[in-house]
Amino acid sequence: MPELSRLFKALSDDTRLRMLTLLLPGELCVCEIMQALSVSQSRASRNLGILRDAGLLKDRRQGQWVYYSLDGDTLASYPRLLEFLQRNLGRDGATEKQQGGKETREAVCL
Amino acid sequence: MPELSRLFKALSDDTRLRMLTLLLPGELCVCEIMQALSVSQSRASRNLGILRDAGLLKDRRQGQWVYYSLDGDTLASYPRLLEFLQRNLGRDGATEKQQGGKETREAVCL
DNA sequence: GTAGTATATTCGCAAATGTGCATATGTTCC
DNA sequence: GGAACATATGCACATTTGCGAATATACTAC
Repeated sequence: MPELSRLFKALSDDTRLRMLTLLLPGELCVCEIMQALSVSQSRASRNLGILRDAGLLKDRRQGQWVYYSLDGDTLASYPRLLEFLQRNLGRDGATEKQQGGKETREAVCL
Repeated sequence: MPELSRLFKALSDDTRLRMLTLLLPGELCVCEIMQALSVSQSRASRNLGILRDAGLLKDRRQGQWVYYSLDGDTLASYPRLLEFLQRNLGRDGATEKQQGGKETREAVCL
């Protein structure tokens, strides 16, 4: 259970939720996330690290860039979590749209 | 989205997760929860209040007791949340069992 | 090697969080 | 009016959190 509370703690911050929203469709590098969310570099890096340590994201270095994406392994081990996030992220942020006729599920590569 | 991060913040504490686990099958009064979790009275009351303010629980006074139970209205408005909690709460707590052949979903009255 | 870019980490620091203790409020029974 | 019990809340305090600024590390290109 401490594991689960750590997961929720990672999700309990608005910046990090916006990051997840941004990453639902696919991977992005840190600088893209910084720009999209208008947050400082250290803030972006730190919060992405927290999401990674909680198992929600994985990172991949390519050249000088580090790309973050959803960690399918962890998400697969928490039934319903991904679906919950897809349905509830970016609802009242005004930053997002979300509305596709049916499902957004296919957009994420697990 | 601030609403959603508040929800997760309420879920980001071990005591509160154990309370939710305890309340999945049905309502309990504060004193029962205190005993079951071996926590102080103020700690129980405060954390139950946090779960209530986040919309996860509702309370009902009956005589000198206050009974807390899952708030079906809120849970209904967050698709997949209840199912996620039912499947993941009380896994590594050693305090819990969980294992029913199929589903536990019917146990909760929404 | 140096310079430039991308990312991570260290260092304060202010704010939020979780807790126990004591106290207040609410209810029941006499 | 009590006294007794159940619950909520105010207060103080230690811990944790999130942040920016500065610095460190990693990679690329020269």
